[in-house]
Amino acid sequence: MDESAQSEHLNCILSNPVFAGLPALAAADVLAVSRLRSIAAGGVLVAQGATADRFGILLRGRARMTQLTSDGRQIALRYLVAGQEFGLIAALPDMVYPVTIEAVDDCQVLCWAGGRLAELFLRYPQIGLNALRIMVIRNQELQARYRQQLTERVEQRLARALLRLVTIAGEDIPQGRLINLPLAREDLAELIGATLFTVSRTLSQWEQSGIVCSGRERIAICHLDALEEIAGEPEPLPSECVAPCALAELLTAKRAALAT
Amino acid sequence: MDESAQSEHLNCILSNPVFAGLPALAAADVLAVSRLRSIAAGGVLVAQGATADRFGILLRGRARMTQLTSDGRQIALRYLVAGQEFGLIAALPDMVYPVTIEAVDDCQVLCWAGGRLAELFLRYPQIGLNALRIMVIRNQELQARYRQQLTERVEQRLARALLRLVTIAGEDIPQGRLINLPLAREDLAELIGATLFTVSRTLSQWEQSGIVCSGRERIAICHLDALEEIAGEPEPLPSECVAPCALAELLTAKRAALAT
DNA sequence: TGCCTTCTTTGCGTTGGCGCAAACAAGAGG
DNA sequence: CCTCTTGTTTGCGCCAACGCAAAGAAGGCA
Repeated sequence: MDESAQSEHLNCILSNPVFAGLPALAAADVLAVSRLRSIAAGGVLVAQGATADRFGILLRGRARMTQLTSDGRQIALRYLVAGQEFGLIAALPDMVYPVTIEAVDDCQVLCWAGGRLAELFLRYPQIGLNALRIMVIRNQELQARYRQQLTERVEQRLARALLRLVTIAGEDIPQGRLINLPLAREDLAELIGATLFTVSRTLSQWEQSGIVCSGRERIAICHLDALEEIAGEPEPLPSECVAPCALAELLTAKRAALAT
Repeated sequence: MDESAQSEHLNCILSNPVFAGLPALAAADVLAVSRLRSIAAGGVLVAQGATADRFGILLRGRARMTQLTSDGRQIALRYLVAGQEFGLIAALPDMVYPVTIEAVDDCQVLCWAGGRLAELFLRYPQIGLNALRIMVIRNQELQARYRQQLTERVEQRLARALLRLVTIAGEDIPQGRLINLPLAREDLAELIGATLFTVSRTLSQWEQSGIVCSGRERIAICHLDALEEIAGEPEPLPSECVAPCALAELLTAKRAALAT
């Protein structure tokens, strides 16, 4: 890979919460044991049930994290966008991926063999702490979702799901903010634990009230505040893992070091 | 604290997955910065919303982990029994407990200040890896619960909850296995996201079929296999974090070292 | 012993959301 | 341009689970 690409990757590494706050030497070290992979739209990044052997950061593209029930039903956990990591579990020996991650777009992934990641953990304890932070935050998010699932009804959950999606894949259009993802009614249903019929009905209703504006596999939010109203309690967490220390200088220093 | 108590605590430390696989010197080091606390039944071990400053291992007693909704409803996440840890989040700066943990019994807790835990992480990277493993496994459990909440109905979820409880607090009695916890119908309802009425009805039905045998705040399982039948797919995870390496010799070695 | 609180059961009406079927719309691909 | 596939809408019947109320048990405590 050429220098500019490498610097871009370094950028990604340093700005990802897993590797945040690393000393100058470490980042290049980390990059050295990484591999670049491309996955075509529809391909799988990790497969539920397979031994967890790869950790990765999504450089380009979007991906969908799903889980299959033993009786064949599928649920969707969340969508991944560029910059997010996956497969931290690979740092641990003898684990199996509990989820499947599929590429929605063509994706590009920077990835590490699980064993290599474990080595990095031992060499740079900060990474371990970062990883812990990430898992803790993911856990909090999941707990919140779980709680909502227990206490809220479909309307609220759908509103919340749309709000979440718009923050990760929102894009301005004249009518409001478009969720820039191929989102069928069924996809939403799998995300909130409902049927595609109920989702369709709810959306139709919202469309009549002018809250959303939807087409085939395409949804735009016209009145965010109306949705927030329906959702009630705002999501407590910023949903993004904030790096504990400023990265800007580290990053430019690294680029310079690598350029020489 | 006297020597036998100390050795007992060391036992607990070493057998807890957080500190598993520690080199000989480390365990005493870890123990040195710990503090012993007692909490009376009904007291709180950690409070939702408070700054996360303490990590702990439950030495004696049982505790209940709950979460409060903004609109006042409560859900129960799980029960903690002796030997389990809580508050790993305290290792990270500027965090807030997302849950409340209340003592069901009189409890005894070995605890560490959050900052101290973070130091231990940096000094002994193995601890960080262990913590990560724990969080990963908790996350998997929670994902499974979430999935079940999305796809299964009350009967199945209740069956599963009872099975889970019986593994952590089961006790043999003539009729079968008693869940040794003060469990009101409402507690179960909060655990599975249902109303106490529905829970009561379901249990009555099961009682008539001879599957369970319940009293006031007291439930015993007569036919485990019948419940497993209802639950369907068995819990995929052993639910307990298995320590990566054998501890027996480490433990006795440690005891000896401390006794001298 | 008897009161009082707390927990449990059960009946009844209501309803949110499911499940299916059939019609309709919108792209994809030749 | 037409056809075919895939996604969406809507109507209708149904049922699991809720919500409330009221009565019945079981302990706790004086």
